[in-house]
Amino acid sequence: MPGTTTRLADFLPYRLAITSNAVSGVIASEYGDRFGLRVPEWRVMAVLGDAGRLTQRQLVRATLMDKVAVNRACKQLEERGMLARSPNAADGRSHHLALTDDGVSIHAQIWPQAFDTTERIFSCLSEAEREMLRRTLDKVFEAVADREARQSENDEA
Amino acid sequence: MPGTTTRLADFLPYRLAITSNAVSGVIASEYGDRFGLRVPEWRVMAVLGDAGRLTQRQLVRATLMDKVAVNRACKQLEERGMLARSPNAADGRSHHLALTDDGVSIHAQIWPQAFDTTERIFSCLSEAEREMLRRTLDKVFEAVADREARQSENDEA
DNA sequence: TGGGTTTCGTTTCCCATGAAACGAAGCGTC
DNA sequence: GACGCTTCGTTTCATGGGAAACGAAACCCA
Repeated sequence: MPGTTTRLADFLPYRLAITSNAVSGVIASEYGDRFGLRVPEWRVMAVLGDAGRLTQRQLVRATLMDKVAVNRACKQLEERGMLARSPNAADGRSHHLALTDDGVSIHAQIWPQAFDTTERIFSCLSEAEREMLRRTLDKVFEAVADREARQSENDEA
Repeated sequence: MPGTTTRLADFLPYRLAITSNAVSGVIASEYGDRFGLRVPEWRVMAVLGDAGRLTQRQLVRATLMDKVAVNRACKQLEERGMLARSPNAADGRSHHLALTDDGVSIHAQIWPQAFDTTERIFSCLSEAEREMLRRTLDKVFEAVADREARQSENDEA
């Protein structure tokens, strides 16, 4: 959008938001089309595929999603037979969640696909640039997380 | 979250999303509290404050928001007396939208506030890092935008 | 052992968002 | 100037997602 130099366009949080949005859009449509998964489900699958079996609480921590979102995603995946629950002997309130064979096989297809897509999206960046983006985002995220942690400490007091 | 090294956590689009989300959250709550504005309204105000008067269509272009979102934001701002419509002689379907005196005065308070907040959030980065981040995000955004432009060309064919 | 508190998962409710359908005005062409 | 086609804005509808309320299980401590 040449010629558009409002202050909003220069505003870093705004740029972050629209870029993230654009990227998410591409990714979501890709694996929405191929696997019928939406973002939350995809994230749960991704984590479970790596971690083996987890409770919903653990999934919340790993995905940083809301517990309701995790719950819904799990329900979806269970209905589609990609995920199964087994009793948790250590805690009767929760279950162990793990991918079924079908789930594992989908998971095995997802990563190459995801890798491929991100490769295409971020091919405009050098490896060094990507690494620096990763680090920078991390710094910012940590800063905000710390900030909020300190906030809630204050709330308690 | 030490020890959490799933592949999802290393996935760049994921990091982008959670970081953007975290930042947006801080900003939104800040000017939600002080001015009773939500993101879309804030963006519209920001652009109008810079540009003088625009139609909704122009606002869509400038903010990259959906036309429905722009419409709703304008309606809100109008109800609160921050924005006024005047007839558009050149095109009877649309109106010129501009900030009222109240709107202008809010706008004048918003930017210092916004600047301050982002300063706090991004204080963990050096000036060079911020510039780098800006450029990198821009590259990625452009890449995706181009990609989608090419997509829709193909759709037409 | 029993009452109070916390935690996990689930349900319910509400709001924000975007897609699609729509009227109204402009544009172009004949 | 009448007809279709496009564009602007608005409304309606469906969906996603989070906050809050809830039941059930676990924990705690006397």
